[in-house]
Amino acid sequence: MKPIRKIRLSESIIKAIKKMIVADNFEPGDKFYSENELTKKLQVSRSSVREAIRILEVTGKVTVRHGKGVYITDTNAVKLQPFIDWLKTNENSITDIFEVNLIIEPKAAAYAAQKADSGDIRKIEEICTQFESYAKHKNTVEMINHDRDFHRRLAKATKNPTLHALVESMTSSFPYGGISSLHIPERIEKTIHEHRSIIKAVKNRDKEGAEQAMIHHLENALHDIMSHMNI
Amino acid sequence: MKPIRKIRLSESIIKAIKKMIVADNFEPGDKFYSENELTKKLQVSRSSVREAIRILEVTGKVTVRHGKGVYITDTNAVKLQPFIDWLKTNENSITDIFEVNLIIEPKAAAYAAQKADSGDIRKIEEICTQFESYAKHKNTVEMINHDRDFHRRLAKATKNPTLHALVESMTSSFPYGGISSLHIPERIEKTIHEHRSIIKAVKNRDKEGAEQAMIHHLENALHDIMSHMNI
DNA sequence: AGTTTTTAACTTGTCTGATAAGTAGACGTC
DNA sequence: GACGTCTACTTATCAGACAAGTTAAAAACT
Repeated sequence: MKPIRKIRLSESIIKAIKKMIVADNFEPGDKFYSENELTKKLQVSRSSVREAIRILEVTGKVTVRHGKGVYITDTNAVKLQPFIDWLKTNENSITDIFEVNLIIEPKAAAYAAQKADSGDIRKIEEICTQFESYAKHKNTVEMINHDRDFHRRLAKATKNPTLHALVESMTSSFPYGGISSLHIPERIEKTIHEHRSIIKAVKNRDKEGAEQAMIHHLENALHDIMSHMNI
Repeated sequence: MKPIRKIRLSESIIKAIKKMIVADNFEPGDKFYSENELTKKLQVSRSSVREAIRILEVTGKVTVRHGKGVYITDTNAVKLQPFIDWLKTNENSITDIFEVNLIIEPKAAAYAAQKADSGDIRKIEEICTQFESYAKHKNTVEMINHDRDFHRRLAKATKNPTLHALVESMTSSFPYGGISSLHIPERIEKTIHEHRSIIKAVKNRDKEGAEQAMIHHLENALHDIMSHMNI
């Protein structure tokens, strides 16, 4: 017997709120309905409304300001606050993940420098170019996608399917797409430069150079994230 | 003027809960304190506790089951599940797997040399002793089990759950027993010696020594498997 | 005795209504 | 105009209740 998925009230409220945002035409930055208004509109208790709003806040959909109200998060501009919030609740695991990445990816880069064929290199350079284009247009979502693709494609170039699968899995490990050092403005230019250094070393078949460039890249990213957290 | 960051109670509770998980030694899968227990322990209202738990649930730290309780989630298992699935459903070449192991395990040994506590070392030495006992009685099945445990327990001693989960999945997902070098008679004595070298380096907090000993161990195993196959 | 049913004691989920605390605008005073 | 006070709104937190899911011991039955 397939158990029916009994959903929590707050989950239904989340859906209802998301629909409201679209239906009632709320734009990023707008002040949303207050908790009391939502209580009346949806005929549920304030506790449940608060629970839903709290989740929407953590997932970056809304921002709550004490005494002022609930605001629709400015999606285009800085989604930085939810990123920082996420980091704060996952402070230890992010260092763990980086530690593991710092084990795997530099070696993957070194292998890629030995095994990559012209097709791999062309594809990775293409990803870099696209990344830079999205950086110009401040398209954070696509930048994150292409950053991930860069690391994945590099791993694929090692010609070791197990290693490739591992990097695929690690790069998709974050709970949701909004988590990336690329929300930190000053990281974007650095990322472009560091990616270019890595691909350059791979092109030159410089094993040690690729490994070092990747170590540099990851350590810089972690450092910038950490120093950015101490706001 | 730097505005003081006034934190929400739920944020403090989140921190307190995460400390509790570590301090009170909760493992993934364990049942955590109930909401009422947390209310008493932290002297805050149940609403605030619930808010904190809801956030921890969204960020993947715990899972909540209606009527049952709050459970610590194995976030790393979730992260690596795609990798594990891939390992299970694909035929991987021995050399590919060894290549990946050769990336991960030496570094794991190095971290273990830095982070292992006396309990870890005692447990690993125990595993070595049992391995040697089974070697005497030519019990290959148990030898393979204890060899695997050796590598897993060493990874756990790194105190990095992601790294531990990774080694767990590597040692369990591919047909470990079938391709184990321990089917080769002359490998048994070598394995005993190499394991002892690794644990000795860990005990001496010799980071580089542990790393080199592990590289030596894995390369020897692969070499013996390969030469044994070419008969 | 062995099995089934009931009960009781836990758990999380939701509701209600209160108070504290932050914010912003209205209003009067100087 | 500048400055405080008041007030009405907001979110933050609290306390206590009942509903609903779970589990295991107690009770009832065979």
